[in-house]
Amino acid sequence: MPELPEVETVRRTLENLILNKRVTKIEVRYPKIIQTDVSDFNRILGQKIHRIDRLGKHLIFILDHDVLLIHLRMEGRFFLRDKDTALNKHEHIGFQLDHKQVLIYHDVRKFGTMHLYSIETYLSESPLAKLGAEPMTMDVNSLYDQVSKRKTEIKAILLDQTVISGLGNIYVDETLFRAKIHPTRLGISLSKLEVENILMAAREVLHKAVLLGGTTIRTFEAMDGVHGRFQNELLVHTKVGEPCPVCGTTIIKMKVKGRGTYVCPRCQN
DNA sequence: AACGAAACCTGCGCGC
DNA sequence: TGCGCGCAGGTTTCGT
Repeated sequence: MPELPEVETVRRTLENLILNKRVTKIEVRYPKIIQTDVSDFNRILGQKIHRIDRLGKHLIFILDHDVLLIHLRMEGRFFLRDKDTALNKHEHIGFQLDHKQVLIYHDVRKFGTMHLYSIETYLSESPLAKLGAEPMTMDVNSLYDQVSKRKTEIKAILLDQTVISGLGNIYVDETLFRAKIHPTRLGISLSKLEVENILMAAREVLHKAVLLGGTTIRTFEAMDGVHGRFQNELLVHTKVGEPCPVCGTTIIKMKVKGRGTYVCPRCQN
């Protein structure tokens, strides 16, 4: 599902629901989600959830001594239910909280991941160690330095989480449309001003999307019943065959590095 | 070093 | 109705 705005929506929702609760039981039905030894994973038992952070698309549960890192990938979702309700199909992990409720991890495609690290080391371990800055804190010069030395298409560069974190397929399309840059332009071909326009557009898009609770496309909900409203603000993504909101030219869909990509062939060049 | 394709999974919609 | 194919908001791994 999720790019930065959707993960932020999940984070805020969870923050209101499970903060300061203690994990009293864990049920793991599909262990491959867990990248840590399952025996180590049981260290979570008895620990309290003190804080829920987010970096890029990663959810970060701060516990007493450890940190649980969760990546929802394409379709990971959470549900909160009363305990003693059995896990259904596609529900792979259950965290019982305070002997009362269960936080359920639901993931049809089973792509999601969880890592457990000590609170001292998690920032320098695998998923977070190489993560790039988010658009809101990214420095223009730093982004230009990285982009201008790459001979790959700009869309692929913006999807590279080690360069800049939080953007995915939807928001990259929306960002490049607003910056009037074609997704197949090579990084090395972009001027400083163009990179600056891209960064400003990314900030604007993400800011607005966070305010609206993210984008709901297909089946994604932040949590059970929590829908985003940014899909009403999409200008190009999913708009194939429709007129460009700026110039009226028909929006086309193409493949860029294997990803479905929506572009106005007139505005973006 | 850097890039692209394949792999990880399942379900859905489409054309035949 | 059934089958096969392509597609899906992400990332890692493998081969070139």
